[in-house]
Formats: sequence, structure tokens, C-alpha cells
Amino acid sequence: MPEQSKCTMRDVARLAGVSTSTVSAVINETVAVSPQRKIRVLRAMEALDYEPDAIARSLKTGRTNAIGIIVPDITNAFYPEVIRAAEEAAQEAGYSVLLCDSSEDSNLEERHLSALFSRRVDGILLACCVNSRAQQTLSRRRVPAVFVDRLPPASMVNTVCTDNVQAGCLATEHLIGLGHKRIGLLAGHTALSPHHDRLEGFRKAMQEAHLPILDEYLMTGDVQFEDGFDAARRMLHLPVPPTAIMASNNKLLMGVLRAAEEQPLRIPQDVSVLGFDDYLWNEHFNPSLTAIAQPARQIGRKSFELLQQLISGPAAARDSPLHAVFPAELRVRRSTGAPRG
Amino acid sequence: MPEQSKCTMRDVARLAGVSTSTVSAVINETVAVSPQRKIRVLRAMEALDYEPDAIARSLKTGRTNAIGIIVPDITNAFYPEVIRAAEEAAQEAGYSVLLCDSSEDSNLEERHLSALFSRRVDGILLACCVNSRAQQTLSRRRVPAVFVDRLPPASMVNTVCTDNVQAGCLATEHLIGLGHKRIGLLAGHTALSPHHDRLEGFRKAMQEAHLPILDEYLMTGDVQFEDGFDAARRMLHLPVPPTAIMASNNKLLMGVLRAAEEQPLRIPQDVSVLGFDDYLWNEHFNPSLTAIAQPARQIGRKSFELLQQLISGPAAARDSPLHAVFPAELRVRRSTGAPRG
DNA sequence: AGTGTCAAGCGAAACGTTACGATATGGAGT
DNA sequence: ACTCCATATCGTAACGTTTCGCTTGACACT
Repeated sequence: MPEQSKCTMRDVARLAGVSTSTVSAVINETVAVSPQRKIRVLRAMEALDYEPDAIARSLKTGRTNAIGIIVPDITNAFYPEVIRAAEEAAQEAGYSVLLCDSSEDSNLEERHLSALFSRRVDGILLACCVNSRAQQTLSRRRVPAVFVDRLPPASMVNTVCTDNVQAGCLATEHLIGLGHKRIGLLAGHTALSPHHDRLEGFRKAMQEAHLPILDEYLMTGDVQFEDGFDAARRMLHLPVPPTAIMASNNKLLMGVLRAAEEQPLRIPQDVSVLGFDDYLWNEHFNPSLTAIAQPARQIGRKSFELLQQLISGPAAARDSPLHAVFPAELRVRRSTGAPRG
Repeated sequence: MPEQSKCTMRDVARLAGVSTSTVSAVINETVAVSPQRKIRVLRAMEALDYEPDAIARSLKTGRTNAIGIIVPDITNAFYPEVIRAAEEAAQEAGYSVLLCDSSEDSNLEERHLSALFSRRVDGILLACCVNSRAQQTLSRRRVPAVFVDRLPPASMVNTVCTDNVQAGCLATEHLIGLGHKRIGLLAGHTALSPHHDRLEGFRKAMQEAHLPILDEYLMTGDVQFEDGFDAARRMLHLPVPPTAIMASNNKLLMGVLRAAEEQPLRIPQDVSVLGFDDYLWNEHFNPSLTAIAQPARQIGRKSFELLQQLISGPAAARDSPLHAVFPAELRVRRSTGAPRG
């Protein structure tokens, strides 16, 4: 049964018969220590079950080896994957992760930021919420930060995200390729960069195919199940309804499914359905759901890598912002098919 | 544009023309300060955009106002809900959360624990992984800890979880009530307390109904999609197959669905299907999935509350372990029905 | 022998806070 | 006028590290 571990570097030093500086040198391998002393120190550390106090170390060095991650809603299955990958990379590099959930509330987001500043984190990974003031708040500080997935309107920031314009394009082209001409889009909250960009991709693809974009086939704004249900129902009841509907968010998509079921319309024979964000269970739906998949793990890992680069690189390197963009992938399943007739 | 905020208590004190002790007193409201001085201090803090250094404070006070949360897999949708609720409660109480994902790997779990100890967190919330040594590791330290959802075999620990025996009972009774006599169970990894307990609940309910428990209808061990698929397929190909199958884990359940589809068997006419853990999309499956729902948010919140009690209560109070058990809830949907004939 | 070089080790001063004992200040009670 | 107390304020010693400059020996070269 080892010690109660209430022990400090001084205890180790005393037991080993050396000074605390030597213990520190052994721990950090910062200067050479003779082998026999090194062994004495290591033995003492072992015997006392010594563990360096990260707090004291941070106070002295000014570095905490901790980063903050703020997401708008950890319950949204996309973020856990990002977080996991980032945390994995962080842990490999000896960093810990302080997790904050802003609940899509910019005031809470600000409070989280303050807390992180106060804790002197070395850097921040942020998927910002609607109406976020984070960009200004961060620019006042000297804390390295990388915006992930949800980007602020401002430009001079470091970012990692999916190429959502391409994603919107890809999805639309898939449907056009199947023969669809009337495509509906529940675009979500266009103040959020992913939703905004997907809409843009949609527009681009439609234009390139010389297809008109009808107001009745476009819905922006809220992103809950009921919103999707209402919007899809409205579209499907039009005199000339769309033959395919895309939803920029999972809950909206569920709403579309429900609206189709209600009529009832068969998927994909009567209406094709496509979602953004691919989840494990999409494959097991009946019919299985065609979806755009984002490389969440890559995004998470890359975010941390960029952040670490900012943290440990020279301060000058922070002047021109870093960017990483990943392509989205289309997973074709059974919920999309050729339109009737 | 405020200051660069490289400022310390001394800067504030100098500007306000008081001593650092007074500034500290104002911040912590630990001793009375005359109104006019208090105002001077507050103004100075404002002017310098001062933010207390949590690191220095922690070093001095021995408290970090941070807790650690370790989960086996944040990608499992149950945990984000727990985490969110716990984090919410923590943030309300002025605590930050250090998040760790053990990837179901006990060595990584140990490393995370060490890191948390080193960072001197005030307490730890832990959903332990298979073969966890966390209980021993924690018992050596004086760090308050609460085990959440996944409990270690040992008894003298603080715990918060669903009543999984009742959950297993409830699910089984539901099927028995519908007229099922031959019920299959993919019980998952019985070394994990939730899975173990659900199996026990199943046994109890079957016994009370005087129904036999057949080995061929019981599968334990792995918990991946393929495992569920193989096991369900095997059961459904038996000369006398079960008329209902329950799965203790979402991936297993997906395997069951796939196996049924393959035959093909209709759900619920040919075979009823029931899952543990209720997710948003269960309702939107076709057919919608009957499931046991755990009160994840309540569990998360309560976990933090108990932990805080341990942290701020007298050390003596830590002797007899705290427990909180929440009832599970059955959500009856379309995937379960009366057996044929 | 005297000098210079170098590595290994040490002591002490920070880092930014809090907490504690000590010191002023100003009435009220005698 | 004197003590006595309560109240407000301050100086300073920690907390457990790292870092920096200094000392010490050992050793090689004149």
C-alpha cells in the first residue's frame, strides 16, 4: 500500500538527498543529471508515489497543457465524434481537455470563454453558436483558437471544417443525376456557416444544371423536428410538389420522413429523401438513408493539430490564419431514387 | 479596446491605491471592505480588464473548482446526455469539466486518472470500462469520486445509475404481457453492471412468470453490430425460434433488425424487437422501436450533485457511500406486439 | 603550480494568489 | 484622559514548481 501521496518535490529531494532543482531536472530532463543521482531520485519518486503538481508547474511556466473545447450541443451526434478525435490527439500530446457546452446560447458561450481564460488554457477549439460574439472576444486576447465546423463570419481566424458548399453541390448533383428537377431543401439556420454553405452549394448545382430555384421549395430558419415536419408537409401538399427533399439537419430530416409517412408517400418511389450528417443508424432505417458524411474524426484531429501548431509555434506564425477544409462524402443508400414518370 | 489583460492583482492594487490583500478581499468577499475602497477596486479591475488567475488561486487554496469526467465512449449517445447535464450543473456551481474518453481501455483509463490527479481535480465522475482498475486506484487517493452508470464490482463506492434490474424486468414483463413465452436476449457484456443487471432482471421476470430460460435464447459477450446479427440469425433459425428478442445495446439491436430483415421476418408480426437505451430516432424507425429509456439527464445532474456534496461536505461524510438509483421507463412503440397464433 | 573549461549540483527568487497576524483608526464606555 | 473593541487595512509568508546564476570539483592544458 503506497503512500497517501500528499508529497511534494521537497519530500522526494530530501529522501534522495538532493536538492529540489535536481529532482526537477530529472523529471523534465532539462539539464544533465549523473546516472547514480538520477536513479536515487527515481527511486525516491517511486517510493513516495510522487506525482508532480500540474498546478504549481503551470503557475511557474505559464503553460497549462490544457485546451478548451466549446460546442453548441454535445447531444448532436456530430460533435462527440469531433471531440473524441480531438481529445485523443490532445491526450497523445499530453494535453487535457476542458469541455464546455454552450447550449446554443451566446451568453453562456461568453461565460465559458471567460472561465477558460481564467484557467489560462493554452488554446481553444470552438464551434460557435448562433449570434456568437466569440470572434471579437477571442481577438482581444492572445489565446490561440481554432474555429471548428461552425465558423464566424469574420475572416482572419483559423478554421477547420467540411467543404459544405461542395457537400451541398454533391447532394444536389446526385439528385439531379437521378433525374430530379424539383428539389426541396430544408436549409436550416443560414446564419450558421455549414447551413449557409450547403444552401450555396445547392444554388450552384441547380444553376449549373439550368434548373430554377423555387421559393416554395426552400425553407430556412428553425431546425427542430416540428419545423421539418411542417415545412415538408407544406411542400408535399403543393399542386406541383418537389420529387426530392434534402434536409440540412437530422431533426429536420426526421420531420420530412414523418410528413411523407403521413400522406402516405413511399420513399423513394414517391419522394426521395437525403440528409446531411451520416449516423450509424442511417444504414438501418427502412429504407436506409442516403446522406452526406462529414469526416468528423479527421476534423477533430486536425483541429487539435492546428491548435498545437499555434500554441508551440513562434508567435509570428499566428499572423496569417490557418485553414483546413475536408471534402464531404456522399453515401448513396435506398432513400433516393429516380423520380416517377 | 481594453487592455491586453496581462495584468495581475498587483496592477489592480496599484491603480486603486490599495494593497493586494484588499483586492483579494473584494474579489472573494471574505472580509469587509469599506464601500469607497471597494468601488475604487472594482473600477480598477474594470479598467484593466482584470481576470483572476485560477491557477494561482488553486495553488494557494488547494482547490481547483474542476472535476474530471471519464466515459468509456463519448460516441455512445447515452453519455453525451449524461455529460451535458453534469456539465450544466457543474457550470452553475462554478466548476469546470475535464473530459476524458477511455475508449473502453483500462490502461488509458488509468492514464487519464493519473492526469486528473496531477491536475488536482476536486472530484471525479467515472463510467468505468471493462476490466477497470479504477476502483482500486481511486481508493488509494483521497479524491472524491462517483461512479456513474457503469459500476465497479466493489461495493464501498458512491454510485448513480438506472435500476437496470428493474429495467430488465420491465422489458421482459412487457413482452410476457403481450403473450410471449419464448424470449431471446442479447445481454451484452455481463462484466458491465448495466448489462449484468438487465440479465438478472430478465431472469427474475421469467421466473416469476414460470417461464423457462433457454441457453439458445441467451447470448452474452460482444456488443458490436455483427455480433448481434450473428446471434439473432442463429436464434431465428432454431427449430423453435424465440417470438421476441431484446438487445441490451443499440448496435446489437441493429444486428437483430438486420437479421430479421434478411429472412425476411416482419416486425412485430413475426418477431417482436425491443432495445435498451432510447434515442431520438427510435421513434422514426419503421416500425418505431419499443425501448427502455434511461433518465440520462437526471443521472448526469445527480452525479454532479453527489460529487459536490462529497467535495464540500465534511470529510467524515465520505465514510458511508452515497447511492442514487433511478427507475427506467418503458416506451412502447410499434416494434413489439402479440406473438402469432 | 597555475589557469581555464566544463559538467553537475545547489540556493534562492520568482509565478499570482490567499490567509494570517499585526497595525492603524475611531468611537463608546469608564 | 484612559482603556477596550470592533473594524478596516496592510505586510508577508506561504502554496509547489521552474529557472537562473553561482559554486564546486575534476580534469586537461600550459
